[in-house]
Amino acid sequence: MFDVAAIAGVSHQTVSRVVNNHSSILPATRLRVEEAMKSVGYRPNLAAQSLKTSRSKMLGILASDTNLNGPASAVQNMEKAARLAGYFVVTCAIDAASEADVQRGIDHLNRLGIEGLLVVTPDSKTIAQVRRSVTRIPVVTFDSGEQTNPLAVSLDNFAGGFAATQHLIDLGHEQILHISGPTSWVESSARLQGYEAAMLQHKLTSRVILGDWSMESGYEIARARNFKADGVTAIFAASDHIALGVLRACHERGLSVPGELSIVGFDDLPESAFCWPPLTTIRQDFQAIGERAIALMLAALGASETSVAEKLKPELVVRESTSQLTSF
Amino acid sequence: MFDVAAIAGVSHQTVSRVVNNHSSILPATRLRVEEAMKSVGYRPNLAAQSLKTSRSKMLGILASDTNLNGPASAVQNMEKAARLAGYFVVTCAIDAASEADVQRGIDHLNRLGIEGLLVVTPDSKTIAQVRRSVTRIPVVTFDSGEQTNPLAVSLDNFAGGFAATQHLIDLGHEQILHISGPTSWVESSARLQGYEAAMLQHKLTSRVILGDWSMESGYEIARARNFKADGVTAIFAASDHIALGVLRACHERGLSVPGELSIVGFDDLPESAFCWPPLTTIRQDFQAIGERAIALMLAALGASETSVAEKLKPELVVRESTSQLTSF
DNA sequence: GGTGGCTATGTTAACGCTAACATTGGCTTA
DNA sequence: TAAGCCAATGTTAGCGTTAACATAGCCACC
Repeated sequence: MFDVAAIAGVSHQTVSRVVNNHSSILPATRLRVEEAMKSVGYRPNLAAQSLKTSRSKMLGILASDTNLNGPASAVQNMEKAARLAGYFVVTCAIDAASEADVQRGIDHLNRLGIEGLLVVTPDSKTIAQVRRSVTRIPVVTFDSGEQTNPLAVSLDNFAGGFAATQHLIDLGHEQILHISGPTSWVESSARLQGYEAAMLQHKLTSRVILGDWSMESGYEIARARNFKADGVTAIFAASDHIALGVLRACHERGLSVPGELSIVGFDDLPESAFCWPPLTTIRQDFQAIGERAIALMLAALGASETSVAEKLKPELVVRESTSQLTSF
Repeated sequence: MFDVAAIAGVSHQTVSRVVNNHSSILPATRLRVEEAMKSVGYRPNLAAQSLKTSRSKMLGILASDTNLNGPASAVQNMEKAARLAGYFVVTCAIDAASEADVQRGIDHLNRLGIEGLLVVTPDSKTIAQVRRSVTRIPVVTFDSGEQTNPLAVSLDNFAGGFAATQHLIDLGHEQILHISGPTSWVESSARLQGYEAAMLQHKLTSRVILGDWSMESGYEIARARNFKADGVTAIFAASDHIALGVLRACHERGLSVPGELSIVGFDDLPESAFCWPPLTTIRQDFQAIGERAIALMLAALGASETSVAEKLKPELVVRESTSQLTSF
């Protein structure tokens, strides 16, 4: 920095002012300084800036299940959006099931002096834990239920569950089974509530089995049950993975999809369009989700205007795993 | 820090020595200092440490396709391994196809003062570009061909391609088609070479179609061709995604898998075990890959012993999409 | 024409930490 | 017993930056 100052024939403070876009710099001076910076390849030292301003320009992401498509996409898009705003993102993978692991992650990120924390996990216990133990800095989470916290990206999983169920009802199905996710996940209960609301509206009886998001779980449930005997003609699975597991069990038993059983998933995994039959599902816009999360964070940091917080609506994608109920 | 020193009745430098595990500290003093630290919740300021030592304790990851299972798993495991070694990881998602985007990513990470860079992309052009423009710090990449760089994690894609092909040959197949990935990817050409070597060893003729990793590509290729008419009885796809696309096309055309066509993929996506029929594939150990990458990095940074660099062997996972050739 | 105020820049002192050197005191050794 | 040494701790300075204050020069206005 002093080198740059010497070359440009100014004081180091003037260089600093140019770097930070101060207003009271003569255009000619600014130009001279900028050229000097270029000529020596000057880059401001972030550590020194952090030390002096006590603003690290870093955001932490605490994320579980980052190898899955959903979280991975969300994180990726957050990082891009943050970078655009001049922030750095440090991701920390955690096992949401382990409270100790979550705490270790928080400690790790705290050591860095992050200015804000984004929590990418749908596990409501983890979210509560983080909100309890991180109070010094803004925390942005995801929320599928009622908007309880202004710093939560609202995903309308209720609407998604409703739309999926409505789609099946529109096709004439009445015996619709819902395979839900684990109860501690906010996504899970919102989707379930959407399902129940749609069923209730049409005076149909809800039938729910508890799953755990995984393909294994869908597979095991579908193997253990005889949908035909039960009269079930359609399934709304809380995740594409569950649906894929069900689909495999159907193949094994020779149950025709959608002929004898219609299936709707949730997530729109890339693979869901290419399984057989291609899966009708609910798509979430992860780019919008990531951008929204960062926008909320920037607003909380005072770096930008507060944005409106309408819920992000997922979208029904109709493929071939669902069809009109024919066999009355 | 001065607060801690005052409480413990020592100088700040002694506190610093305790933090950095210096040898010449009396156990009693160390204990007193540690208690003082605990009592005020002292955390060393990373920015100040970085500034003074000019070591940021940060590693950068430049990664493409981070929403896919493979890269996402690798990154996740790298992060965990790095954290264990006391390093922070800043991930930066890039579009490997765009040279400008890659450069922007490098610049972004450079501003942070990272001590080392890990490149998670299989695109050889990108790897070359990064190696060219980052010379100040160690760069760890992935390498599937001959080990040209000691700072590359070697994945034996050749062995994987060979094993996949050998498996089909063992089942009696002779007309084996390989659908490859794009040529600029190192993975792609190594898998292809493995295939060709196995074919050559059994005096069989190689038949290769160029794909692009995606499900779409596998689907389109399988739709455009008539495998039965061509006499093709088995396909080795360079990725599970390609295989999934082929599988869907087979379902559409009523081509029985594995009855009329055996299919082997590569990657062992979580979904591959649950498609129908479950896909025979080649599995890579992403945890080992991530740990290996960090081990190499730490060795390069002088933070640990240099580790041996044997290639990581992928593993054949036999499922139901392949079977003995029956119809002679 | 002097006073006031503004604009553009310079000077100084920290931010929290650690390397290098300085100091202290107890112990060995001739 | 004095010289020397080592082990444990203290003191000082500076890493690169920015906030706060200081200065210098210019213009306007009564």
